[in-house]
Amino acid sequence: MSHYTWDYEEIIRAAGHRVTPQRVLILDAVCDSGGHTTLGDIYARVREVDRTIDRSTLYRTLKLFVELGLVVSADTGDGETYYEIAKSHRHHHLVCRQCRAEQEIAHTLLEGMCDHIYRAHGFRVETDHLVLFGICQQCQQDQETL
Amino acid sequence: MSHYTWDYEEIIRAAGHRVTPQRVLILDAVCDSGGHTTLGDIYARVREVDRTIDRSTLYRTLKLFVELGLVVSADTGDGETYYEIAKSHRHHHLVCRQCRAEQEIAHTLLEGMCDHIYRAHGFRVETDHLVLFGICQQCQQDQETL
DNA sequence: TGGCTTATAGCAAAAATTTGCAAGAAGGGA
DNA sequence: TCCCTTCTTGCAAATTTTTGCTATAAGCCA
Repeated sequence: MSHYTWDYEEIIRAAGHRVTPQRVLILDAVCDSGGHTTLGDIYARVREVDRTIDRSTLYRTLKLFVELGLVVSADTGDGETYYEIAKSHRHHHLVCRQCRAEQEIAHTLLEGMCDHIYRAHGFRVETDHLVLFGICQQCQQDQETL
Repeated sequence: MSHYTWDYEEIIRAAGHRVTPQRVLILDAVCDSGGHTTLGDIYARVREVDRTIDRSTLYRTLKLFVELGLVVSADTGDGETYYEIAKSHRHHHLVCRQCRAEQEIAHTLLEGMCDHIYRAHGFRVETDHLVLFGICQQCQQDQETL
């Protein structure tokens, strides 16, 4: 999915921020890389187009995009933070503690929990990109056969 | 709750690590501060007792404790990472995007979700300290009355 | 208890991330 | 279209976090 299909400019402006070439470029880069990307990767892509862009700009912009919900960030536990374009369908990730494998899961699986929390605490959960840790099916089986 | 009540030494050793005075000191510090603490706070506490302890040791130790499950860490979105002693009851946090208020919720509320995920993907979720973002009851009401 | 093996601590240097600031540019209004 | 306000940028410097290295000490075994 390309960000050209949604009005990200409007989202940026509505929040009182300006649409600058640097911001467009960075959003492009996150988009083009598809799936999870790291800051270093985004930086490399951006620099290919504009050599003058500074790392601080990248840090600030990424932070802004996450705040605005344009980009989703997640720390999968290996020290690096991953970034990903927010897709229209909310999704989450499972990360295996053993083999580090990742898989995407539908938001549907979390809806029941959100309801429970709302009923119990009146709190409206809006987390749209969760990373859950645990043990994947494969690793469980491997363990049993030991 | 004090860590004296559980055999943290055994946990450290069982994982093939050594129990050093620095590690005990750091675990003490996390424990004593009760609730969420920051790295800076832990450092200050530790330094009161042992002036020679280095920041790198603190970083490495905290990382180790999180891996071992002795300490639980969470990034509540304001840039700082919080640390907390892993309690016997699994619990999670709700953080309001608007007013930044935090509240603790029982693990029970997540059990249904864990089941769903297990049935759908065979993945056993083990995350024992989740931070969920959203809007708290108070802020929702404030918004309505605007 | 004494000796041996090897994980760990502290130091220093490197790498990553954040921040202050002045010049430049986005967007609104005349 | 031009001007004005103020958000943004790139730079440099500060701050935070990680890493490589060597001496030290934890824990095992005789």
